[in-house]
Amino acid sequence: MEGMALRHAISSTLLVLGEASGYDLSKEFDGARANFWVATPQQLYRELERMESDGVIVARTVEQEKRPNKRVFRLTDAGCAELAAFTATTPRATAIRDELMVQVQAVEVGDPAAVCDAVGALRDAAAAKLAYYERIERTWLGDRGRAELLADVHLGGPYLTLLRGLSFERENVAWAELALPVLRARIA
Amino acid sequence: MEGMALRHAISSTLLVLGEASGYDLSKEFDGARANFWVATPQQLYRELERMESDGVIVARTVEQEKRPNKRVFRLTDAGCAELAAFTATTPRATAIRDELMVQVQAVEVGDPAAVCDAVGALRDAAAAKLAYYERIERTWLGDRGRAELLADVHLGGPYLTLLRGLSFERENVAWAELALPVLRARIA
DNA sequence: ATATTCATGTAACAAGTTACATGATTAG
DNA sequence: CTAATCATGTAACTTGTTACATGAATAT
Repeated sequence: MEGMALRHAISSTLLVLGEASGYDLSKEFDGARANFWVATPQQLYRELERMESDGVIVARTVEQEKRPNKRVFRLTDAGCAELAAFTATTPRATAIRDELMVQVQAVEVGDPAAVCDAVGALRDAAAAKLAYYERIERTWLGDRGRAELLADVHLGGPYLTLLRGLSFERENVAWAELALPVLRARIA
Repeated sequence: MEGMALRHAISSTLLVLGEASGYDLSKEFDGARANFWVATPQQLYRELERMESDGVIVARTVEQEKRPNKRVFRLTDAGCAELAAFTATTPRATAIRDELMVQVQAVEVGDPAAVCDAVGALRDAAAAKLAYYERIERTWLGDRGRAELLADVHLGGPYLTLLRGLSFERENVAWAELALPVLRARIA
């Protein structure tokens, strides 16, 4: 039962969404949207096959007229039990691998203008994600307060992860705003 | 020249440290210390071999009396040029994969007490890293101000990455403090 | 006594990336 | 008319993880 992390990430997403196609999931796990897990469509289709043959998810084919047919998946009871068991295991520490920071660290011998551009791109991407998360938050909150949403049986957990995404992206924007003038001063 | 990210991460570390052994680097890239890149000793020894045979680093054997001999590496001019060229490329977006968040998302069907323990462990690990980064910051700052250190030709870049690590770990601690009471309330 | 630190590796395996392939529909 | 979206895959390749192996010196 070791090292099936992508699987559990898919399960936890299906738990919240109820049903989703491979394509839907590839959007959820895309870098531009994903809050705590990214995966390529290829990884997802491969894993979904395995999960289906292991009986942790089941597929239902949705016939569409103007769009290609799609297979939507949902968690089975066995899949839900597997996910529940996973919450009781010790999670692996997150492995950070940030190419932009490698560039910032090496800016002394490198190209400050290019690093500036990359930091600007990070700021823009982070700001866009932030706006996206804030829209979700407003939808979930409705007219409730933060404490009430956190206490909600279904959305409390997802809201905690959303709050993490929110503060992470805010931090990204703030760091980029700090770094940009420092790096600009290095452009010869 | 695609996908040699670990290599550039090693190069940028050697740029700051000057010289380091595989063992030294395995400490720098360990999850408990690493600011923006983690790698196992096995990855490092494998990559260091390749880097040496490609001439981007050179080794020097340091004979020790009470300790096993070690081979310390430093960047060559070719290695420095390669690193400089890397700073001008578009960095890949960081891939987030956080098992703890998967557990938090699934807490509704899972084990809230176990998830609480895991969040507590995150808080402790983040607090320890924060203290470690703050020690480094004090050392680098000396009696200078933040702006002066950022303007330092050699340490300005590394200080920017350190500041990012600092705010990231502060954010981790703050999120954990917010999440803990919410999750505790779920323990039946 | 026992565990941790120092110091370096090999081998097998699991996970993630990139390139390619198909083909209709709709938005600009 | 061109690009993006919807929708799913195969194949080859590169990275990253885990288990194992060695062996002396300190710290508890």
